[in-house]
Amino acid sequence: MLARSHTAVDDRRRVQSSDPGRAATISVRVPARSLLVEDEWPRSKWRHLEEKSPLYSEGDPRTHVYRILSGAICLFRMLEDGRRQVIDFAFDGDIVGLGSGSLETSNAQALSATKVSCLPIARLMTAAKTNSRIALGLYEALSKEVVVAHEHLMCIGHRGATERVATFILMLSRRNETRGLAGDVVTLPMARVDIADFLGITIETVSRTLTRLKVQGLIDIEQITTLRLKDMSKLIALAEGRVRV
Amino acid sequence: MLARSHTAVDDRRRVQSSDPGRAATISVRVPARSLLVEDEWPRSKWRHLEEKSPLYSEGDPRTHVYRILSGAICLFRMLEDGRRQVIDFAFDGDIVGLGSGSLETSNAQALSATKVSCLPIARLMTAAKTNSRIALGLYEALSKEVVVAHEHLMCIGHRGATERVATFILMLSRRNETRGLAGDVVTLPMARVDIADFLGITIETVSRTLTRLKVQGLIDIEQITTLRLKDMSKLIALAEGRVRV
DNA sequence: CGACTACTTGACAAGGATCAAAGTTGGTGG
DNA sequence: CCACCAACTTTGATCCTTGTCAAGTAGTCG
Repeated sequence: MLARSHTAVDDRRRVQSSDPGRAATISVRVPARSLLVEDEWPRSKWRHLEEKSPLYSEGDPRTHVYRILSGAICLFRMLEDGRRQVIDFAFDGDIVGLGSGSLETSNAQALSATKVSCLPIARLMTAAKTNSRIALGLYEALSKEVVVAHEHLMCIGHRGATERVATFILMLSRRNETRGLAGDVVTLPMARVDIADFLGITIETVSRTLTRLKVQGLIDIEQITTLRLKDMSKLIALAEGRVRV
Repeated sequence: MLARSHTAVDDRRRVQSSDPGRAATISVRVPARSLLVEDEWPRSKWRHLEEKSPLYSEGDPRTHVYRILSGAICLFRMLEDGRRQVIDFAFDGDIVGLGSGSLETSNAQALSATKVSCLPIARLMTAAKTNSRIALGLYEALSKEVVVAHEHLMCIGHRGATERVATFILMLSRRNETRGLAGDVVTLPMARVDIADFLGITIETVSRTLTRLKVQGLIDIEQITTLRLKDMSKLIALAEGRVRV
């Protein structure tokens, strides 16, 4: 694959990005704790979800915004023919359900037992109308979602399977570090099918690629849901397309 | 390609989408005229761009939000190795440059001679702070960008080249209809390389696919930049993955 | 009119999808 | 506690789409 890009862009305008320690294309959904409506959450109600049960579905009336307290959520959309695109994974501290239409535009489903705090949209909007700081907090939170979506786009748009998987692993690693956890041990709360549908490849390719990364010594697969990253700089090089496997 | 999706989603939760006239996955950037800061724009300055000249680049300080008055803009990001992902195309009436960080996260470049109206971020933020309707307008505008990004993701994540091209053509057609233009004639203000980098395929594949669609009688290529859509329902079926070519 | 750029077409190869089967894991009940 | 079953994951073999390389065509601008 690895599309050589017939790029017409003026070279003077090319983005400088040769700092090798920095994977410029990887960014993570940052917990929006501090930004968003901090005085509203305490009053809100909790909801418990079992594994695989939906938080909301495409087309549902948009009633609440949710903050994940524990567990993990898979956000996805279905294509007409049953294929599925996973849009994002959300973990504790993350906000899901933002958006302005009256209907949900995606599906949210628990990956494991999950607890969420529910804030009614109506209350949020009332607050936003009187307090522009809240409204701008919403703007800021969505702005981050746009950036995340664009980086996801780059990941699956012009990258081969190995790059995609490496990028995915590093994304989770970054997410851990953002939360003060170790960056070199990554747990995968999602099934291979979720990873596959996130990256736009098949489960077989996900599996084979992880095996290959293990054989090459870049990672260890300690359990089926636990990876140890052994060669971070090579993984980054892989994700950036600087080397092949 | 056409990844058969090993989907674990509960069938009861599957989105109903068999209305064949509706291409559920295609949505267009809606001009935000009415929503966004209508009283601020009149005071703002204009800027004229030549073909291929940049409006802003990744990493630039985020100084303005722009409304396109005429012409077209290509929004893209570069990967470390020089590959390029086109994020979106923006036409007259569209707003570009929204986002909350202090630096631009993408590049914006004119596809042809383009005139934009420039609104300083500082002024916009001042207005948003005192007027929550403006702040919520910003939120709403970004919310639409998120939806567009997600649909772009679905397009390139799980679709073969033909589906991608068909989806792209239909997207432009919809955009025309939204603006009150004919939906069956689509002009392509961008080069093949821009389409390719938008869809995550090569220019050769774009070219071959357009030729194939022509040969099959789905479109006419009247000029290199002008397509006539001859069989809309088949194009929609193609885009949705219901048929092959 | 020639040089340049953009686009198209062809031949070939490679990466990933598909189909098939074997191996793991986790839960249930005897 | 272990045997069994279902769901998930890994591995293997093969085929197909699309990327790559290369050549040729068509517009465009000086």
